[in-house]
Amino acid sequence: MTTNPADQRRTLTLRDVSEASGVSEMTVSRVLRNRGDVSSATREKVLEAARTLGYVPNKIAGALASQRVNLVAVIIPSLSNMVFPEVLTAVSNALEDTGLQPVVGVTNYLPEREEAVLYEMLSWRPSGVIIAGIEHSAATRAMLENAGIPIVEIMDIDGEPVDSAVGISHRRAGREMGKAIVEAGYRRIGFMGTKMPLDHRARKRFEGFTEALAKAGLEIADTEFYSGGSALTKGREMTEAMLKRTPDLDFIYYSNDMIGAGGLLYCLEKGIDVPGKLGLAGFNSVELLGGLPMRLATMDACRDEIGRMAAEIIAGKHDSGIIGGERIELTPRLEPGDTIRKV
Amino acid sequence: MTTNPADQRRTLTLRDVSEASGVSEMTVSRVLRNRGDVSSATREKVLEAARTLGYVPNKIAGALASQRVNLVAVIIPSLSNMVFPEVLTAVSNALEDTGLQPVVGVTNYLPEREEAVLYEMLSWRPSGVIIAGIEHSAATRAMLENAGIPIVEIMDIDGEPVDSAVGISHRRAGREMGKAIVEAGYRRIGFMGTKMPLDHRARKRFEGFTEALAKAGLEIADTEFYSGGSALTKGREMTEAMLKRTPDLDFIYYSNDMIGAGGLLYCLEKGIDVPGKLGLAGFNSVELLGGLPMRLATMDACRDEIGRMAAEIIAGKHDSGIIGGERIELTPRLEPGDTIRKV
DNA sequence: GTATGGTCTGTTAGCGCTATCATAGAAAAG
DNA sequence: CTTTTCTATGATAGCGCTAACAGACCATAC
Repeated sequence: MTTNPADQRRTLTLRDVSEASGVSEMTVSRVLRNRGDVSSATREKVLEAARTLGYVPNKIAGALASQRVNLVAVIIPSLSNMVFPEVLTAVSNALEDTGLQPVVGVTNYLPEREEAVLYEMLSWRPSGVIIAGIEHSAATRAMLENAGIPIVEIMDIDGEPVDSAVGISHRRAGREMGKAIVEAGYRRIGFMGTKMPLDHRARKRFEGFTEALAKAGLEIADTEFYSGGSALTKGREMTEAMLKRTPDLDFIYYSNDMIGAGGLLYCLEKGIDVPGKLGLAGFNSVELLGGLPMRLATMDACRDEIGRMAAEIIAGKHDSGIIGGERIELTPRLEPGDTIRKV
Repeated sequence: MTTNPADQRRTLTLRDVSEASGVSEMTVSRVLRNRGDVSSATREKVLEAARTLGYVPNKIAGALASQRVNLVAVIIPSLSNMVFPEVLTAVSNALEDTGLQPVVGVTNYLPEREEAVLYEMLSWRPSGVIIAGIEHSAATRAMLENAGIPIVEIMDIDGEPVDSAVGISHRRAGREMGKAIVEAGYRRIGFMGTKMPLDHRARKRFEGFTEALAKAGLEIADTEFYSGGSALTKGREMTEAMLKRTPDLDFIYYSNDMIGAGGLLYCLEKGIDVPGKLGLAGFNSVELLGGLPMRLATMDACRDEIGRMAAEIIAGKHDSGIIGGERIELTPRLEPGDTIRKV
């Protein structure tokens, strides 16, 4: 605790800087915000005073007075699934020189948490909201609609956005993966993923997948759902269990790459012939996959682009003042990797 | 864009609720904050009005008036290394029912970004700061010292904290791992990690490690440093390169579990005898390791406890108003796993 | 000389809320 | 029936800043 001897009791205000530099508060304010004309002599004097005092502006007061807040609320379900930190990073980078600042809220996939987090964030009057998913409680939706600021719903576009939306169709992603698997000649296909009542995107992929199989006259041969725990470990354990239970499976579709990687590692370890005897596919194209001995088939969720475009919509609107819904559907690329037979 | 027909232009204020419910603004304020005595009849009336209007309080105005802000600044270097999201989650959970709310800032390991992020956050007058690391620029340190709020430096306690600190000694962690490796009989030992000018904790582990080897009369046989890219892939590639360059290595110490896991997967794939011919160890005890075919030796960085205790210090101080430095050193456990010979 | 415009600085009035004090009325105490 | 105490509400003043306007001063133009 090396506290300065000239320690101030109160925190400093503009008035302190104003007195120290001999100009009005207004002029100090102008200097510190780089707004309006100030002679370079005064500017120097003020900056010098602010620096030596260690003045830190009070944005609370500033925001109240100017009715402008440089914050963007970003609401995501979790930080444990790397997808979300990645989107967040993309948002952060895209916001970099807009003067806007992301503020994160985490819902743990719970609608009631989402409601609470959104309420809390809106009470800080942000310039925009970026929120994961397109399914919300009535109250959440109402808040979004009445907020009077740009809203961007991200990740998913299967639904009716409140305002703008940037994402992919998870139903279609599931469908396309299903189609690719069937075309590669697999017939006894299992599915493995998170418990889905709350993870709508996983659910939609599952639905799309089921649909694609149905179109080929197939049914899913086995399914298993988990919640909690390390996805990699779960993938390993559940793959073992499912293969014991349904030994004639020739494909497993995982709802995310982490459990997929666990399954893949298990298969390699057991010497199972992948993709000959058993094909595997995941979802999300996590960076991690590059380090595995064999590349898992997957589909990119475009999280980088999603984050960037969402930020741009907010930032653009922020500048122009337009509030109108844009709806951007990105197309995920299928990355066949090495775990699905070439046709 | 389903906007209500009774769409309001302005955002609502206390006055609107006050008029709708026929009581003064003050009473509305009391109801919404649950403070002071209000008859249950008025309370209901007010809540009803607030609900139907869709009123969201303006915390900016509230904070300015009350001089209280329920935010805690949490400043971390990165979101890509899962350690930080994990600490963040722990902080978040511990803050849950304190009425405090974490706000995250990311520095990308850059001192100048740290300075900017801290300045930005302090300008919102948070109730406390949790900041990763104990090494800061002079300006950052000065801001922390003069902020007049509780500061907790986390992760690392090798140094002089500004106020409170919760963490482990990375120097000691490196030393202990070095000792364990030497005791297990390994002699030709390599090190692999991130480029360290900015990652002080990795540097300290390296220093402690070197020290421990020196005490046994050993020198590090080979080192390699990386920056950027997927750690798992890097671990694989760099391990291959290092083993080619220095084929007689009998141990590799990785500065984190991710590159360690990459190295381990490479070794298993190549059929290298682990831990007989080559021992491996990482750092951090990431959850992911549980899903690997073989458990990598590692050391827990106590990130859960760190997050929790940091939050408790802030929350406790927050309540009591005490500002005094606590210094909590946690002791990481060595988890030998399967990649280091049993003595 | 006055008019015209530019540059720089200051004054005034809030932003939307809460702390604080004041007060009306009801309940309890004498 | 008064006095005291409590409960429930309202009036007032500001939190620290910025928007908007108002000058003062200087230069240039006519």
